[in-house]
Amino acid sequence: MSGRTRSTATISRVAEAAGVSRATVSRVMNGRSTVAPELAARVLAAAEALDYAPSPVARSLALGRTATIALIVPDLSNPMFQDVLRSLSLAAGEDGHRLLIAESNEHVEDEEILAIEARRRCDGIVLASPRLPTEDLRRLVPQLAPMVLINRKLPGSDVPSLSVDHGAGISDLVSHLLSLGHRKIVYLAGPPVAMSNVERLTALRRLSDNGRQFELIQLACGAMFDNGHAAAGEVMSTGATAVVAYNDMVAFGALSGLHELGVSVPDQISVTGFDDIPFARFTTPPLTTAAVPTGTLGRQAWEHLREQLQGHSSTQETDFRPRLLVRGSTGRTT
Amino acid sequence: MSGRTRSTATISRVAEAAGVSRATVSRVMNGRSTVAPELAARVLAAAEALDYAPSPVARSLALGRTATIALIVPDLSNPMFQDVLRSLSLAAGEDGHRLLIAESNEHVEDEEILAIEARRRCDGIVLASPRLPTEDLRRLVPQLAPMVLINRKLPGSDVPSLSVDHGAGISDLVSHLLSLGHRKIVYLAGPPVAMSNVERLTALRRLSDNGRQFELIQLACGAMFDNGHAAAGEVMSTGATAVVAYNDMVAFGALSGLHELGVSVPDQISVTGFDDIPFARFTTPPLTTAAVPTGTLGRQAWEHLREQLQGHSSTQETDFRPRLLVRGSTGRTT
DNA sequence: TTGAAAGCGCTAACAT
DNA sequence: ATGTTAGCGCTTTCAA
Repeated sequence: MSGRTRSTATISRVAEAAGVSRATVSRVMNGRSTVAPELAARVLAAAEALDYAPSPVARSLALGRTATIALIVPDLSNPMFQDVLRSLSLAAGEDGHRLLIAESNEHVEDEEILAIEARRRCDGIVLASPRLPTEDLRRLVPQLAPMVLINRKLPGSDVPSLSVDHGAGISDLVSHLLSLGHRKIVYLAGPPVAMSNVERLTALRRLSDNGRQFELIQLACGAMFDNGHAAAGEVMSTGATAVVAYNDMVAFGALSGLHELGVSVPDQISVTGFDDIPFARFTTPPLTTAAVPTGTLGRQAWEHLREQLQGHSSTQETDFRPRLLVRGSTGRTT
Repeated sequence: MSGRTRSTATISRVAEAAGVSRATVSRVMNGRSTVAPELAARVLAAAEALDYAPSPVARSLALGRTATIALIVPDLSNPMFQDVLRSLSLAAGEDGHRLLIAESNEHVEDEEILAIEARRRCDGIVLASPRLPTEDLRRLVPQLAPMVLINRKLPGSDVPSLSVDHGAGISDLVSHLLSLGHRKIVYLAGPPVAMSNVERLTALRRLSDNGRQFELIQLACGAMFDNGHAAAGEVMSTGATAVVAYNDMVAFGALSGLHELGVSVPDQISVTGFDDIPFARFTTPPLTTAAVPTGTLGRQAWEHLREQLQGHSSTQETDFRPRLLVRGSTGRTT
């Protein structure tokens, strides 16, 4: 109620105060084996009095583990990663592990050092590093393991990876559009180098089946709001009745641009996104999209990592199918 | 080019390989004092060959510092904190420090333990804990310092704090609205317990000056999109020509609700937000708001923390004035 | 300039 | 059941 202790107590002080050995204090603090109740009580009392708590750093050194994991991401401002971060932090936290975050800030060249450095401070890492060349990654595995990959695979390795099934998401979106009668669809393409763009485009091409299922028009666009916004005019000039945007941001931009052109969505044209970022439900009209299960990604990432930390080798490649969310931005073609 | 080293090398191995003492290796690795060039070269070569890098954990124990700081936030899904997180991580990273994140998930009762626990793993913390009672916080300072507070002050303590000048933000918003001719303004209030809401409301009351400057109507609302959305009807029934929303999310909701009612913004009514979260520029119409300088908050938080880590006591209370961002959601009253 | 030795705070055999 | 001892891997006096 009054004592204000400074300069943290050590296990030795507590041992001394309780008149026991440090080993006994350690045992008590860890709820280990059997310590005579009387001694345990003395130790606890001393610890309490001295406001003692074991030093995590010293424990880490002695135990060879830190109860910390790291998340490595290219860009924290990406809503996708924010959600993964959150769920990962929560899941790991429930099992008593802390989360270190390392952002490469899109500097691929630093990513390697960053990952290695981060890994040395903790017990394992979750790596979301879409740009790192596969070969480099493969070479790094021994230094980085235990680890789990997010949004990319490493064939032939025994690193668990959690990915999004872009093709399935696109397929659901397209089925939905087809069921509404759309037969001429424009794809607002993302960055050509982005894996997710390639996979989404590939799926679209396959589904279009050379125009036999629907006519596919590809428009170079980008990944941001402004790209979608700028594309609105071009979209309309194609005469398409529906637009599949690379992601939600682009879809927002398109929605906004179309609105400015006086085009009514979904009456005159339907729009779909991809990701289901937090604001997708709040646009006007609310965005029909394929929801990437970021929460699941984060949680499972921790579970796979935990398996490995416990010595079980948890190799596995998982593809998560996005969930089709039909909202107001899609409607029957007229 | 070939050797694949497992089970990380230690300083002893390197010393042995180089035929020197561990002390010398340590000196070389830290670029310390003067080591004979020849020896240094031998050490470096051995380190390289063994793929050696000093253990951060062991260094932390020996040095008494971890080169890590922690950010403690109630809710990572809050866009405000995301941006602080990002800028803090970047700033600290540039000075070679890592960031540990700890989310209390809005459980105030756990916040205290969480903070203490986090603090023990690192050199200092940035605490964004609006709900923690002042008295508890005051009691915690000795255990948590060095620390810096975000979004709250601790009068009488020597803890630096970085806050938002809500009053100034509201003042700018109101001046803007007054200049557009608005004289009847409704405030869509946030959670009554939220400090930010109290301060914003207080500023509004003061500026209204009992209706002499403008008529102020307060509507209980909330902090979320849906709250704003639900309030649209009531807003219109007040006959006000402008609405000041508690924050951007509420403003979005209001925008959406008004749109559904067929009310045109800003022609029939003006709407302002607060925060300038990333999507504020993307609404239809783009939201006029008071931008909270989250990037600055994060950066300065690190700078204050760094000062303390270097031994300089950096007491200071800073209030950041939000920046008025005039966009499309406000216009002249008709 | 370099090395020997002590210590950071803890845990874990091994004895007793 | 408890204490003794030897580390975990590094840094840093202190001597030489």
